[in-house]
Amino acid sequence: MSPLNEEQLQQIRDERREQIIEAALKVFARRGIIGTKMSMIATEAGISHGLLYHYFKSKDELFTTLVQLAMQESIAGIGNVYHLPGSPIEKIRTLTELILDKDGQLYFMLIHQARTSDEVPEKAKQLIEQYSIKKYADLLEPLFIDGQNAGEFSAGNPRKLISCYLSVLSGLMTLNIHGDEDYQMPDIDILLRIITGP
Amino acid sequence: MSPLNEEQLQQIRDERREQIIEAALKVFARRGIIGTKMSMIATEAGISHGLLYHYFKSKDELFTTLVQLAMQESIAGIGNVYHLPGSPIEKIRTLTELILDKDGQLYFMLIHQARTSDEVPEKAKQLIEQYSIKKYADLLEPLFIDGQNAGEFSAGNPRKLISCYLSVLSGLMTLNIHGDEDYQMPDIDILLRIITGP
Amino acid sequence: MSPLNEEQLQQIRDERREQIIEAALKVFARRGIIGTKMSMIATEAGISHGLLYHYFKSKDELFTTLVQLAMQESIAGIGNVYHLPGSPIEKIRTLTELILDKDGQLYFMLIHQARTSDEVPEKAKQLIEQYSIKKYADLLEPLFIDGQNAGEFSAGNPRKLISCYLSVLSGLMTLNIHGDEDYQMPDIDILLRIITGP
Amino acid sequence: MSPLNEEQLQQIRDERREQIIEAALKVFARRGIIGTKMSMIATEAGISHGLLYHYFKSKDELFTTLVQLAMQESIAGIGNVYHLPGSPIEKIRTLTELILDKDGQLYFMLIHQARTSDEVPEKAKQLIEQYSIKKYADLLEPLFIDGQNAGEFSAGNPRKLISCYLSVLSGLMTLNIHGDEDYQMPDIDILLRIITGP
DNA sequence: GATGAATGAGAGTTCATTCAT
DNA sequence: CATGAATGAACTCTCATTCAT
Repeated sequence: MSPLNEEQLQQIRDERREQIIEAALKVFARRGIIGTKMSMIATEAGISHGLLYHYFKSKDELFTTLVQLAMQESIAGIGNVYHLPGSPIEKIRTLTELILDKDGQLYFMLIHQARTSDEVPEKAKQLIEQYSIKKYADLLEPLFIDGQNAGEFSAGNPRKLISCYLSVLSGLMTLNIHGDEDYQMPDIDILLRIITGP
Repeated sequence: MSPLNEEQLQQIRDERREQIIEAALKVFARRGIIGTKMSMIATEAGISHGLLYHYFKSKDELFTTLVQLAMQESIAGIGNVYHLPGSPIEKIRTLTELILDKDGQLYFMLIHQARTSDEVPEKAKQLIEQYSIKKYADLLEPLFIDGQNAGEFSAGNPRKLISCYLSVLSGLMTLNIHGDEDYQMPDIDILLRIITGP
Repeated sequence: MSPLNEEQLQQIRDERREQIIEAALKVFARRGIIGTKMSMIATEAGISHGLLYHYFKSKDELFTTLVQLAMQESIAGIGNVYHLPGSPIEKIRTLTELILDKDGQLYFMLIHQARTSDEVPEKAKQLIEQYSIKKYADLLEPLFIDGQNAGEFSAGNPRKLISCYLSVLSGLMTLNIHGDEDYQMPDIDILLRIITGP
Repeated sequence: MSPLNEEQLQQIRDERREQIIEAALKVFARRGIIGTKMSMIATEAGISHGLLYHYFKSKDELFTTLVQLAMQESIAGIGNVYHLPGSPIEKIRTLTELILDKDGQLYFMLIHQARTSDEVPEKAKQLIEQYSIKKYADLLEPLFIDGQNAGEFSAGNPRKLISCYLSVLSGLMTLNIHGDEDYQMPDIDILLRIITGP
């Protein structure tokens, strides 16, 4: 009877799921959990709102799933810095560009939303606590020490330097949210002075 | 005729209004306009939700009133930099501390909420456009030029420098919103490298 | 201690009560029970809304009191037809003019509101049922019979004639409510054809 | 793709819409705009109150839609007089019967509510002003002139005659609203004396 | 007696979620 | 699997009523 075999169905399911995740990421990252209506996600994904519930039990589950993905992806994104070309400061420069890239890092924005909103599902909160900023700092520490040793980065406690860098970056990402023309993204070179120091 | 004279009544009204504004500022700044329920403000102010509507016609009006106040206060706060003691860099240092101060600058956060949310009342939008970042930059420009002339600030286009400084500051303020322990406020001295340069 | 003796207080009370009743009648008659807010009555009476509750336990009680008065007054008003000068048709003509008079018969309008609204307090409903249209008809019957005997009124069942006359009058009063310019009050002479007949 | 085809869906939507309009008409006509709660309409239509908002954006929109329909229908109803059989007076007699028919003319009552309430949406007010009583009078004028020429209607200014007829009719319709047993609908023949004259 | 600040039940409206088809 | 009609909890706002002064 059925014209589609199990394999094909699975493929459709995977595609739909991917489609929804992509759409939800876009909307949640920009508008936060309360500001996002399920119908917005459905529209963005080009499907009916009813179908969302075949793939995700609830708005909260969808959001939590995204947070989970975002944690993984952001860590992978930061970890990737070691595969970028050039000296430590050049690596950081490229990483910073990627993160602040306009269309770029929705995942970072989502994490920010999850971190700064109160209506976040309990499970997402826990995830964020587990994979905290500390993870990013751990990842970046070797690079920063390299940079200091190479004399490219300013001396002093590297954790402090990293923390400052990450906080500034996180802050800037949230401003990015609406492509607000008022706030213009600062010159990366000026920004990197935080790291290179005086 | 009246059992409470006009003066006493006016005093009660002023107190209540102040109480509501304070409570609303706290909640709006933290949770944004959609995330804030009128009942939260009422609870925070220790009054019934009904009473809110004796003092403000609607949630939108209350929010807009706060934005107006915030614009005035934030501009006054920044303008105040010239009355701070010390050299240009010392003035900026103190200003930065004040702005990033934990309990401090709810008004700046509110403006951020107003700027980045989609559901902001039309009038509040206009207010924000009028008193844009440009106002802040205009206010700070003389100080930055002084600083550059004194050799304390890095050379180059002062507007660019200011823009970078303000963007970083704005970003950090939003992180401040939840007193997130994860993000720790960066050392001001490290931060100021943006301005002092290499 | 008290500068006012019991008698004076009683006088104030009576005056206030009268003032409220007059104001409430005006507003209720025009806007119905739901359309009328207690604050409207207070404003119309030139007092605070709180004071209303010193004189009437509730909106319902106030409305019911008015209905009671209105029943008495309207019956008195109709009964008064016999003291008007002229032949039966002249009496009826004057009565009709009085009832349809613009500022005139608020009581009739109130009764109409009470009769046609659903939110009327139980007690007011009972009052209206007791003092029904039948009372008016009973009052008018002798006059109509006189008129018929005098050849001024059309022949036939006088109750039917009265009922028709009262229904038309009641209907016109409701149109009167808003002084709607669209509906203009018909010529009384044309109207009286109902009674005088062909 | 779709589990219900577009045609079936459209049919459901049309039915629901019709169902809601019918229910709303019944309730609004009887209780006016303030006296009507959306939940009453929902109950009358046998649906949840939430569903009302799938079909009409707001109470005001629903009311305005009904007023629009009512204007059209009432004008059509009156215009139809020319297709009724018989002489002018026979036509008017039948028209009057139809309008005063018990279940009949909710639309006329709705217009009355719209005309006499203060809380009517702006757009509905404009509609009513546009299609005022004057429209009805314009429609009826030729018939009345015919009737006068045929000697069936009383002489005199036909507009005055029509205005009187319409005012009386409108008034009677509002009494009809509650099927009040007290007010019994008058004999049409007695009523028509207004037109036929003495 | 008189005032108006204060309360809270209830109405209009939105939107996450369910479910028949 | 896919759709969108349908539901109801929760939110904003109004207004009758209470009560300290």
